[in-house]
Amino acid sequence: MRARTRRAILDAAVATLSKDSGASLSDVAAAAGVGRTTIHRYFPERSDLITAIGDDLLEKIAAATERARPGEGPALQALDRLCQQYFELGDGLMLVYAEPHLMTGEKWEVETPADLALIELIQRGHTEGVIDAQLPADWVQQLVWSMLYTAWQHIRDSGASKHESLGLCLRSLRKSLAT
Amino acid sequence: MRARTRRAILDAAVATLSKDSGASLSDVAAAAGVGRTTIHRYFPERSDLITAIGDDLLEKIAAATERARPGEGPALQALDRLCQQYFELGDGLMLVYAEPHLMTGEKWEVETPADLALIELIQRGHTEGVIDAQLPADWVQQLVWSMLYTAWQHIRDSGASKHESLGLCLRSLRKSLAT
DNA sequence: CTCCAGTGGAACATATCTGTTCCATTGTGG
DNA sequence: CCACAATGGAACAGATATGTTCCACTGGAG
Repeated sequence: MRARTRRAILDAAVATLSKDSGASLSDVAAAAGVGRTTIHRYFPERSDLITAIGDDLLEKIAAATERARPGEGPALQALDRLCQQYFELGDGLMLVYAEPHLMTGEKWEVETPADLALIELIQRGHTEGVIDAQLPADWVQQLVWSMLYTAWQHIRDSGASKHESLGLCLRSLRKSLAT
Repeated sequence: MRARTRRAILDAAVATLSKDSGASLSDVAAAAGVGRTTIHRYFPERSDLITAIGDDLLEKIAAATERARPGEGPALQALDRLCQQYFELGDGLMLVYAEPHLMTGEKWEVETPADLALIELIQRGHTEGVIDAQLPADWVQQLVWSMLYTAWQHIRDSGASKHESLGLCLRSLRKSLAT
């Protein structure tokens, strides 16, 4: 099935490129369990594959944001939900964070809806008085992504469980932001 | 002078590769203001250059660690000093953190003296009761590097000043670790 | 001034990756 | 069984990066 093969290629590409952004298409093909020519059938040029990965990740991030319902309930609990959803992005999270130069489409230049939702949530935390007013929203935004990235890195390096690592991430983040 | 050219190449390579780990030797040469053949005179193969960068950074990290005197005074103040010293590594910090796959010499496999000093300092913070006992030392170690990386990223993205960015970094880190 | 270490650049061979074409194989629905 | 869409792989051409050789130039030490 076309859609099935396409998904396998995209997933394998994210997994492969998140570990080595310079990996060749042969590497991606091997990881996906398909021939290299098949990749070219779905994505004529390398840049087409990169663009498709970016679009795919944007969709996943948007879906994760929606699932977290960032506008509902207390700001800190909403932020927890958002982090949990983003954490599940796994390799995609690593790729977006560690190789931002790959994500250079026009859609990435402007602030995405997900960016805006996070910024808005942080500002809500500020006005509710539950997020340290001395930490600017853009710093907090970077801190959130950085902590999530660190959580995954901790799993890779220390072999910690997902649950354990996310727990440390959320605990550290909450304390950072506390008033 | 030989040593002078060598330094220019190493510094330019760190600056260039920290922005794009796949940059060509021509890019590095241009950044260093030397010809490409000159690079090959000092470092016959690309891998020789990478290795030299790694060795150079290990030395710089060791020197920074020594300057911070991590064994002296209260643990939290020592950690502050260490962060300030590591922060000054600049591009080298970005490279080590964001492209660890480039640093694959035998010297990087084992725990470096700097790693041990940081772990020891964190454990001292634990026994002194000034670092949250629920945060394992290896997590705190990754958190420290992650925060420093985030601080530099914040400078690149938001155009913040070094002083301002380091301030946010230290404030966030101290609060994370507080008991 | 003269020598020469250090350098830059042209030119070349080689390796790797990319992108394309062509053909054989597979397996699935009719 | 047959038709056909999907795939894998061989083979090829082009682009780019790497590594080498050679030669001309320059500026400082003697």
